[in-house]
Amino acid sequence: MAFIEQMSTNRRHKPQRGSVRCVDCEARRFSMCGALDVSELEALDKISHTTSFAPKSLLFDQWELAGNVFNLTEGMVQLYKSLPDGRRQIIGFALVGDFLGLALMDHYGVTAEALTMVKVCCFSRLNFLSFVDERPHLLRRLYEFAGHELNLAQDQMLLLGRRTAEEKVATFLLNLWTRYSRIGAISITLPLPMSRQDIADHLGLTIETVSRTLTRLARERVILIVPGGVRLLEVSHLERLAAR
Amino acid sequence: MAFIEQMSTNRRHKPQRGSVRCVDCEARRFSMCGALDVSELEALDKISHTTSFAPKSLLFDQWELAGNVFNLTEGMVQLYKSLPDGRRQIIGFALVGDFLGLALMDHYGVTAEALTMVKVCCFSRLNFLSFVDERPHLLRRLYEFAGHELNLAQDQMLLLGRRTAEEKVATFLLNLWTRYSRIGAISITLPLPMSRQDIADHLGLTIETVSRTLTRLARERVILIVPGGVRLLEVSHLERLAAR
DNA sequence: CGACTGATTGAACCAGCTCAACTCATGTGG
DNA sequence: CCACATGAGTTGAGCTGGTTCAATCAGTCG
Repeated sequence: MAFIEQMSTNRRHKPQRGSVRCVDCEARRFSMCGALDVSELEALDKISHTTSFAPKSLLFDQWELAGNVFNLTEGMVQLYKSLPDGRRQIIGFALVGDFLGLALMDHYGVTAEALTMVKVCCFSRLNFLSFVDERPHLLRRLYEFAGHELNLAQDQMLLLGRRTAEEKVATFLLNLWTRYSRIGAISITLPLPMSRQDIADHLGLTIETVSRTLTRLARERVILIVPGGVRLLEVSHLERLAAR
Repeated sequence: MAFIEQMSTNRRHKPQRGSVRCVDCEARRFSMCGALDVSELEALDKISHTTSFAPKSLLFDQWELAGNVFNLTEGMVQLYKSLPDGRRQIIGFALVGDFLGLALMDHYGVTAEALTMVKVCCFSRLNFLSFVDERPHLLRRLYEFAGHELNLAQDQMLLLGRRTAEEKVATFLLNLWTRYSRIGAISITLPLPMSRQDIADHLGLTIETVSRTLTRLARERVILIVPGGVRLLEVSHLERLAAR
């Protein structure tokens, strides 16, 4: 299962300036840069470079001044907010094509941590801002992305505030499955590169509740727990549990 | 307390096309239209009209096609998502200057319900879209607003997922207080035009827990419960409770 | 092999929920 | 003017879904 392998933990960290040209970039069709034409992509090349991050390394911290913005081209990143006492809420998991630093504000506001080996396209925020300011159609596209994110955030609020543990877990699995399939990573197995603790911090639960809920779903043959992920055996049953 | 009175429930509903000119609009300095110059405001006048909504009336429903977008110029509106079984999550409370329909997507995605008598500036979504497309600096401003909203949504996720009942209530009161003061509605009393149930549905709690928490805070002389709102007696104590 | 880390499982506990009674303010109509 | 209904808010008592604490299991790495 090459896909799982790619998703699995790999501790080596070799950040290095890369040379993938925007025109050849696979991630483009899922990304904000899909709005650009060939000449614009060449201009984008000039203000960007590719970098990679090892699993568990931080792309940026919530309190940092936002110096760079990133476009995720490979791997998975989790975004979270932390409270001073260590409690944490994972805002979301970023997949290929997702833009990190979308808000373009002076502070990041969230921490971005690589879950797998991650490749990104990196821009200085100021360069990117002036690039955008000269291209309203890109701004328009970014705005649409932001609107989409806002919707997802609101769905997550409904989930956190009003859904039961089982509904949370079922919804989480289905949402991730949908997102994978949108980026063409459809597979019999749903890779879960994040830990149980991460899932718990995303769903407003404890690690034990996540574990118990998953094993119950597995016992009822709705899912099958495999190393590095799960298989969705009964999607329609999951959808019923997710109450949507 | 004229302010409270304005906020209190008034059941009459007299929707009528108004004639307040954008140039004279009080809400402009808190709103997305603050980005526009005089000539643009005149153009905006041409594609907009003012309307009012009675308390408890809906500006729009989450499943509706987004035909209009609104700019709130007076009163308070609550935005929520509902589950088929009636469970509800209040995404936020919109104040003067807030833009409703920010995402500009085809469906609203949330329901907007007037809490007080509400006055809005109303645009057809398509007209507004083409107006925006000709004015990149307005798009830029909208994008910034969306980024800000996204941040607030993420804070709310942290609140819903990881904070205790007391922290939730304290945070809610402080946030609302801050927002009132930003729109110049600073007052000894914090008006709460929404019901306890609405607060509960915003914080992911039950009405009883909200009530108990408020009475406890009142018993400890941190707040004072008055008709139509509360007084914040010990802001610093509240801030400690909110853990920020 | 042992040490370590992440995940699972069990048992006791508790923050917040449910259910129910009661208060208080407002409205209605006889 | 009172009797009564209505609806929002409060309060109490008991319950429970999910947490906490602790033990165990299963890989993985050196």
